Amino acid sequence: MTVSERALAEQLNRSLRHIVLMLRRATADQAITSQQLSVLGSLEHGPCRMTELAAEHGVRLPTMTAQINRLERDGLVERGRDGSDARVVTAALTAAGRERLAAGREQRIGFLAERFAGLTDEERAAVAAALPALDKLFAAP
Amino acid sequence: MTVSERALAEQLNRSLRHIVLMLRRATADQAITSQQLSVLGSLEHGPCRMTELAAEHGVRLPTMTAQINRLERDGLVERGRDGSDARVVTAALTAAGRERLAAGREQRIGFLAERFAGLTDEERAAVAAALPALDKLFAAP
DNA sequence: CACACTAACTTAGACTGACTAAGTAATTTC
DNA sequence: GAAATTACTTAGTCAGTCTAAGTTAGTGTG
Repeated sequence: MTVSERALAEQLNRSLRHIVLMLRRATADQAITSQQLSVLGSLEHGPCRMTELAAEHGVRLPTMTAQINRLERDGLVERGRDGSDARVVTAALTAAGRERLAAGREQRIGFLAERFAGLTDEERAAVAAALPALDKLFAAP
Repeated sequence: MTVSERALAEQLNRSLRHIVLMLRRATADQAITSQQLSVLGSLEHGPCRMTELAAEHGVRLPTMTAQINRLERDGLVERGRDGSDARVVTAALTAAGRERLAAGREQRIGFLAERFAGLTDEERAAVAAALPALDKLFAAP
């Protein structure tokens, strides 16, 4: 039914506003922004080219250049070169970056886990049951 | 169990990244930013003071001043005065603002409804069943 | 091989959205 | 009526986003 899809979309839209608001509040006191944390996360399993990073985060290349500039300035990543193509620039985590990633992730997961602690078993089960559908709903085309 | 809260938090954290990414992509081509849309939404049922608006959107007063400045510049809201207290400034939708709000909301809801159309009945039911829990999870303290 | 084209980045400039600190004007309190 | 508080604005900073334009490196074609 189109009707129920629409009603569901309206409800989810309302919920999303609360989610965004709360996440903003939760990350306001972090040492790192959520974008930065997200980029560090992409580097967890090894260096990555600028183009790939930009695509992965849905931003243009100049945006990623600026982002990596800030992270490099703060000593969290290092730029490198790709041997096979001299145009390519890669970014890699430094030791400090790896630490910051772990700390930021811990804080974020901890925040969510704490909130989950305030839910009943049934509510947690409902969220767990909906996650695959949510992933599908927001999966890349 | 703390364990399952944590696992759930980790999964939700991953899902949230997709959600944020997709919403950014979905709103990139809008005539209005999602913050602006959100503020216009607060004015739907009548004028509102700056302080209230700021609190409702979880930002400081100067941020809301700047936001309302932009909306006023674009002809979407008008500043007004509150009779009972000469310090108070209110913001109200203009006709253009009301139109823009309707259009933006329609586009956003439409986008979500379209995505929901790609889900099975079971998946939609799972999302619907999880919404109350998600609202509780992200409700203001 | 040289020339044109494309690809990968960076730089420059502009804008939104967030903050703090400081200023102004009106109201409340003592 | 003077001091404190409240409601906003202004000024200045910064992250993060974009487009347009510049640079350097690889690709392909006559």
